[in-house]
Formats: sequence, structure tokens, C-alpha cells
Amino acid sequence: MSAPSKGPHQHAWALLALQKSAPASPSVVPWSPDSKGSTAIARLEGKEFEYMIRQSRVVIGRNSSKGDVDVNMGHNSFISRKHIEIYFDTPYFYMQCNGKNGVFVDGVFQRKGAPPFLLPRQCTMRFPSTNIKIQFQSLVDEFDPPPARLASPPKRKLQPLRISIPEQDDANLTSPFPSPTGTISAANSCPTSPRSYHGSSGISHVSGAALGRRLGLQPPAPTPAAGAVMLSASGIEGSSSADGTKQQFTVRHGGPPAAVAALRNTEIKMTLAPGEEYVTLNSGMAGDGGSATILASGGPATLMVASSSIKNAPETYIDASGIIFDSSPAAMTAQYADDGVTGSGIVLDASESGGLGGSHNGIHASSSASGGLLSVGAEESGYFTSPHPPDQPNSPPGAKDDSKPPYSYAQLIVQAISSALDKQLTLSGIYSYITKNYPYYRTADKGWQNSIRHNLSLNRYFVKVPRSQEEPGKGSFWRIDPPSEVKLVDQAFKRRRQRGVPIFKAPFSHISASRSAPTSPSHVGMSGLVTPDSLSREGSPSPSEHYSHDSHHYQGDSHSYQAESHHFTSENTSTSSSGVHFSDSSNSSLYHEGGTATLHYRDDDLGDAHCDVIAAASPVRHITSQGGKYILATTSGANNVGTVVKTIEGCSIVDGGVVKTVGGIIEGGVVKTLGGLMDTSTGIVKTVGGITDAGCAGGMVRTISGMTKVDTSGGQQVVIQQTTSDQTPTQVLLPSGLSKYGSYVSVNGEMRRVISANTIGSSNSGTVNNSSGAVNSNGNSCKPQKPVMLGIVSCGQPQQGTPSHMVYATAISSNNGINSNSSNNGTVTVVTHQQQETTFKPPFMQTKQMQISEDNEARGTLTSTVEPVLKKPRCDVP
DNA sequence: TCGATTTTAAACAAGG
DNA sequence: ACCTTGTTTAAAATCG
Repeated sequence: MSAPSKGPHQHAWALLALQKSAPASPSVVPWSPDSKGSTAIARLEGKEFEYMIRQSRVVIGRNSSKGDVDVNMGHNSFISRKHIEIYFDTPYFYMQCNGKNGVFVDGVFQRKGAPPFLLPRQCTMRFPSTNIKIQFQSLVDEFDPPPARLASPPKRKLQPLRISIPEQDDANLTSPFPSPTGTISAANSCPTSPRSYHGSSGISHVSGAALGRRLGLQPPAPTPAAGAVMLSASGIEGSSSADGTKQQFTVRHGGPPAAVAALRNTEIKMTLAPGEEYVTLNSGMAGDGGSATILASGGPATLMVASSSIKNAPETYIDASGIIFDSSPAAMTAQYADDGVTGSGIVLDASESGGLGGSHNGIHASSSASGGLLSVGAEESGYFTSPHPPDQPNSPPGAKDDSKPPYSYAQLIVQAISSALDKQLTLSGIYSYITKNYPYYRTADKGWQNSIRHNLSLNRYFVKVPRSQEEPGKGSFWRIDPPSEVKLVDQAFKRRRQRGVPIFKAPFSHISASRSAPTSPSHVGMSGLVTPDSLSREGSPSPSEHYSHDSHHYQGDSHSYQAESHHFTSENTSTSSSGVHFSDSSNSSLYHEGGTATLHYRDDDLGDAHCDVIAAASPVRHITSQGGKYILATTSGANNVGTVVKTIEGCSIVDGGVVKTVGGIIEGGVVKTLGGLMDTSTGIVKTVGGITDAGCAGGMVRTISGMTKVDTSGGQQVVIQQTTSDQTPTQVLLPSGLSKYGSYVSVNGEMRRVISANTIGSSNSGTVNNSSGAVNSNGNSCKPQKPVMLGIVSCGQPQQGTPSHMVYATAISSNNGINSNSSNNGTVTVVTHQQQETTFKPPFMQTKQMQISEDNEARGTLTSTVEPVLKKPRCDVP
């Protein structure tokens, strides 16, 4: 697709190559003002072109109908028409940025409209959000910009100074914060101070090291403004003096416990020798239990990541593969202005960050409530959630950026959709997610978008949801086929073998490669790794596994392989046996509720997985997934007692460090259901995905498969539907016997909260009924309104032509556990998302009444036929 | 080599 | 007229 050799318009740049070429190492030539137009005074070099500057002013941007520029970078929405102007004012070159996204000069962000920037003799400019770079090189021999205004030193070879931090005994690693401290002082010849960070008051705590293995610091934009810069990363704080001659990094406690613990008693001092551009700091920091590396490039290192700093530093660039900070205020606002994101997130961008490269990630500073935790992922946008490719510490700069992500288009789509708050995205939203998280796709080449559309259309796992009439905008929303959502999401971040790339880099290899500190306990004894080869394909479900219905669709269809092709391996993903494991449970407690984080698959060695952090405290004890979400069940603080962690639909409890349930429901400390249940007194697992009727220890196990009788006393219906309010999740109306506030209904494993009958009857606020005449528990008719629920509540996996199927419905009374006063039959009305088989019109809502004939085995069977949710009917079958 | 899967390209239609 | 969105066909590329 973006292969340089292909594509029609492939590189308008090629034209530029015709302009003229200079020797690979252009010789410095004297320049005189009257030599304009004949003698090259500077040289620009892009990926596929070279441009000799012969005039005093050059405009770099993209051609448009309004005219051409001197250096056309090709069509790219991230590049403005007149993005950069370079002009010569004897004896220096200056750069003026007019592009709305700004530009990086040697990794330093230059915002739009900033004062003219004195270019060093040689530098690299990069257009934000792209990997498009231009090398600038002055050919004027008088050229010798004064150091004081040197933006940043030209990139030279990384010459890390490695400093080992004394290791601590493992026992102490997880113990809570003793008081630490050490300093890193780095003499530095670069005299700049960061710009407008509003002083240095805020001590920032950044816990990115949880995920990261490296910390990289990049110089801030050179501004005359003085003021120290505070730096904090995982308990490391630092500052640069106003004169820029010295940097001070102080390791303190004050970050999240784990980070603090990891760093405690650590004293770090290091000095940048003259000429040194980078300092690499290896420590036994938090995170993978291995190393954390600080890369401070030649300029004054600046790091601004903290809750208190966010508003002052709306953008921080961080290497996704590690933690590389490159603070650049305003850039993000510009960059993401189109998305209405204004500075609440931190963008990761590492194309120039010390050669570590990385895809975009987002981090989001936490509130003080979490002790300065910094979570990864800006939940607000839905775009900042990001996968987390494994490090490639020794890869060349930009290599990772440029490389194609090891995910199929189907996976990317799932990633995108699942990252959205409401689990749906428009096509353009999907594009945005991908381009923001995977720099590879930021090229002007649009072929991949075609492929995305192709996938959406062909893949039956993707369902199109029409916008409501009131909703403006073009295009439908795309969702993931609800019954498959968990499975797909779970697979969405599993790497596959890179197509065309023979060597698959094992996840974790970076850890062992870079780690100088002891392996964390969770890594020790890690076993059962499988070779990536065994998963290099998006595995088809094994025949014995569930979802066998898949094979029933489109049989005989010559293109069935396409409609069915995007299989994801079927695994148990709904409980703790999902195989998802935190890579470092002992001290990586840096995840923060509301953010996102990266998990590792321990059992299959598939590398990192994305997750939404529903809740997290320290240290993380357990992770599971449910409903496409990952849940971190944790304990709190030092005593590990009694932290209740809220999850999506219920909550988990950790009691005395023992996980009682994950993703389950707890009321009054009593585990009600879901996600596996254990008698903590005996350690005996009581249920798997089931429920008990009372407290775990003494309660009778009611179900194994998460289902029990639906109470139909009074002949009332169970109505499952959603309110009209977009803010409110799906809600469930139950008969009086069950319709108690705080009750839950589970449909196909998805827990739905029960709407209080009283609430419905009295206010009817926001809760609607469908037109089927269902009534609430008071017998009052609810206001008939069009249900807006699509897809989320499903009724099992309907099979074409199958007259009945199971409905996995669980109803739980909040008061007395399972309501025993139930009859044997009931009716469940489920609003499903149907698509007509014979037409090609958009799917429509359908309400089905389904009889549940129950037995005491707590399993019901739908006796009515539900139209198969056939997603992609073909137009013509030969 | 073969089949399954995935990617790429492109034609085309509809709608804004 | 142009662009985006969406569907569909066809074929190339990958991979086990």
C-alpha cells in the first residue's frame, strides 16, 4: 500500500528529486548575497528527494490549488500548505513555522507562529503526526549559530552513559515507601530553559515506568525564559537550572507506592560529560522490574508530566515503547484540534526520541487522589488508548514508527471501536484511531483506508449502526458484533507475525535485554511460553470450542472465507482463566483507574495487550477480562485488606489479598455473582461464572454457567432494554420479585443493573419501555418509546434455522439472593439487533418475545425463533 | 504446492 | 464536481 514503489501519485516528491542533487556530503561553500539563484546555500533532504536551497527564502509545504510551494511534501493532511519557511538572514538560517501542527526541529517542537527559529547548521525537521522528515544542512561556511540560541544540538550518535542503580532486595521492592532520595545532576552545556511551563513549582509524579523501560528526556524548545523545570518520573524528579548549565534529577518518594518502593533508597547521581548527549539510567525501577532508562538528549532535559502540569503542558511526547518525554506544549492542542481534544491527554510521539521510536500512546495524569499516579491512556478521547508494542531498544530511530503494526485490519478496527467510550465509532473515527496510534498509517497513502472499509463491509463481526435521525453527521457507527465482542477485543492486541518479516520479536525480550535490576517475581518462573509461530495466525476457533455456529453461516458461499475469515482465537476470556496476566504484578501498580494500560499475555507470549483500567490500586493482584474490559483487581496499600474494586457492571473484592471474585457483583461485602467464585475460607472454587445465593462461603451454588431462574411471579415480563439516555448504560426491568434496586440481570454474561420499580413507576425518568406492552413491576405501562439499544443485549448466538437457543439470563435479587419464588416459565423480551436477510437495508431494531422454559437446573431455553443476526448478506450468490 | 487467510486495488453507488 | 462512505469483485500476497 504505501510501498514506495507503488501507487500512482506516489511521491510527488519524486519531482523534487529532479530539482538537482548534491553530493552526498555536500561541501561547504562560501556564500555571497549576490550568488542567489546559482549557488546552493543549504540543502534539504527528505526521504526521497533532495533540494538545494539557492534562494533566501524557501517555503516547504504542500501544493494546492492556491499555488505551489518550493518544496512540496506531498499531500498529507498533517502538513499545511505553507508549513515551514526557511529563510536566510546572513549569516544564519531561520525557520518560521506556519503549519498548524507545528514542526519538530531535532525533536524539539516548534509551534505555529513562534518567533523565527534559528536553525543549527544541521538539523532534522519532522512534521508532527507523521514520519516525514527533512534534513536541513547549511552550506554556508560562515554559518555558525551562537550556542545561546542553538535549538538543540544536531543529532549525533547515541552515547549512553550507563549507570547502574544499586539493586535492592526483592523483599523491599514492594514494601511501602521508605524515604528515598538521590540526585542526578547532569552538567550540560545547553543553556535553554523550558518555555511556558509556568514555573517549576509543581512536582510531577509520573509513573509511566510501570509500562516503560526507559525514560527519555528531550530538550524543550529554546526560549529565553528562565526557570527551573521540574521533572518527575516514577518518583524521579528533576529540574534544570535557569542558566541551563545543570540539570538536577532527584529521586524522591511521592509517586505511586510501587514506584516509590522500587526506587527507594536509590541514590542516583550522574553527570553529563561535555559532549554527552544522552544519559542512560538503568535502575531497578518500577514497571517490569527491570530497567528504566532516562535518556536526556543534549539539551536541557525537560519533563512535564503530572496532573498539576497537564494544564500547563498540554502536550508531552513520550516514547511509547518506553517513557520518553518530550515536552511540547500546545502541540497536542493543535494536533488534535480536529477531535476536540484540548490538552487533557499527553501524546506519545517518539519518532525522534532517542532512537527508541514507538507508536503513539497516551498518558493521562491522574488526580491527586491517586497519589500522583499517572495512568496511561486518556480515556476522554478514546483515541489515546493505545497498544503497546514491545520495545526495541536497539532499533534505529524511527524504525518502529515506520514499521507496520503486527495487527490485521480487523484487529485494528476492533481496537479502535473497543477504545471508544460507547464502543462505536464512525469510519473516520476508526481512521483517526489508527493514524494516531500507528504512525505507519499516517502516510498520505490511503490504500489502507480502503482496506479498512473493505474489512468493515466484509467482516461480519462488524456491524453498522445507523445514526439516529437527530444525530447529525455522515456515515454510520460501527460496532463489534456483540456476541463476539469479548472474544474479538481479547484478540485485538495479540500480535501476529509481521507479514513479510521473518523474525518475530518476542515480547519481553526487551525486558531481559535491558534489565539490570532483578527480575520481578512475576517474571520469575514464567513458563508455558509458546512460540509466536503457534499464534502467527489469527487462529480459527478450534472445532471443539464454542462459537461453532460460525461455521454454519454462508456455507457454500464462494466468499465465505472472507466473511468468516477474521477469526480470533477462542479462549476463555470471561474469567480469570483468560490467560491475561499482568506482566509485573509485584510492583507495577502504576495503572490508574480510568486510564488504560498494557498487559502482557503470559501464557501465549503474544506480547502486550491493551486494556482499560477499570480499577487499580497497589499492587495489582489479578487481572481478568470481562465484556471486553480488563479488570485489575487489587489490594490496597500495605495491608492488602478489603479493597473493593469497582468494575464495569459489578465489583470485585479483594479480601486479605485473596481475590474473591473478579468482575462479579458484591453487595454488602457479599459476592453475588460472576467471574468465578471461591470460598475463601476453604479456598474451594464454588462456581465458574456462576452465582451463589448468599455469601460465598456458605452459600449454595446455584449455577455453574451463570444462569438461574428468571422470576416471573406475577406473570410479568422481564424487559431488557436501554434507556434513551446516552449517558445511561443498558438497564433492565424485572418483575417485582426481582426488581429491586441494586439487582442485576445478566444476559449472555453481561450484567445489567436492575432499575428500581419504584423509580420507574414514579418518575419514568430516562427509562423507557418498548412497544410490546411490557409493564413495570407496578403494573404501570411504561411510556412506549423506541428502544435505542442496539446489539449490546443479545440473546445468545442465534443460528440460522434454529428454532430455539439458549438465553443466558441471570437474575439476582439484591435482598435475598436468588429469588426462590419462581415459576417455571417466564417471558423475556429482548431487544435485539437484527438485520434483514433478504435486503440490504441497514439493520433494524427488533423486539422479540422469548419464552423461557426453565428447569431447576437454572437454564432456560428460548422457544421462539430469533432471526439470525446475519450480518453480511451477499448480494448475489453464484 | 495448496488452501486459508489477509491485503491490496479498484469499480461503483449513494449521499453530503 | 468532489469527497466520503460503503459494497463488492478480483487478485495478489502471506503463511502454515
